[in-house]
Amino acid sequence: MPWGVMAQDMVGWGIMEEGWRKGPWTSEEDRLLVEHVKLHGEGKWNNVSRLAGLKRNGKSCRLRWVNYLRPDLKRGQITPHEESIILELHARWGNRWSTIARSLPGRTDNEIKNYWRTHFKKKGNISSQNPEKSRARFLKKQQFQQQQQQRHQTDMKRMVSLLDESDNKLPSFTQLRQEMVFPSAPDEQGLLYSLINGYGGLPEASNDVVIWDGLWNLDDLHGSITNRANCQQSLAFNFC
DNA sequence: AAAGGTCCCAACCGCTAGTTT
DNA sequence: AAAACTAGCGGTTGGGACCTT
Repeated sequence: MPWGVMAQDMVGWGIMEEGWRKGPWTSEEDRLLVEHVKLHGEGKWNNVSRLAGLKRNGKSCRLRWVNYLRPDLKRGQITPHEESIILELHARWGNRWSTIARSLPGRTDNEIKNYWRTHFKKKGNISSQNPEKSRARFLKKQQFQQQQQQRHQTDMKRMVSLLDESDNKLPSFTQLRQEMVFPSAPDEQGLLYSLINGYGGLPEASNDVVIWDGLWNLDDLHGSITNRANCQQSLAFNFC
């Protein structure tokens, strides 16, 4: 879609500053960014505007990718077990959100930071103050997040099909992306990833048990995945 | 019913460290 | 060696949705 047409779509809320757009991303922008990363990989974010035709600065593109579009993101609520991990790691490292995030696969530093601020920053934990209220909120949130997750999957599905229609040049990356978004039958690697990301359709409690009772040696895992981009390109389920 | 408060999340900003030229 | 560029981090803000009074 030509920029002019795209810009028309954004009339009313898009803010242009020194030629850069700000504010919420549109699905079209998302598509362009995903396509760009598919073709060029992560990095060189300042080139995105030029190469992908996005009126976003590099920082904005990177952030959008890292926090929202990356295929390996886990969505949905923070599980109690993740919460305890966050508490533990925060006690150890303080506000080093990215460090904490590295120990929670599929979670972003931004997500953890937001979660912490919402739930723990204030004196006392809200959820311990009024269990009834807290539960109602939790259920509502869960419902909301399920909708969000469905919407995200639908969006990604659409993007995947759009991208795949346009070329079949990078089958391995395409397969990877599809597998990440829609984990397939529980073959060894797919199941592993499904378990990690909670997309496998297992009940949440099971996820927790499987994932955390064996509490993976996350440092080792992290150490082995030193370059996510390379990882993706080489069909990462071998864990590089 | 509506006004004000709270929660939550996405996105931006400023700064710094690392890398390249 | 130093300037310019790039990527990443943590703090902060804006705004929609929901809740309470």
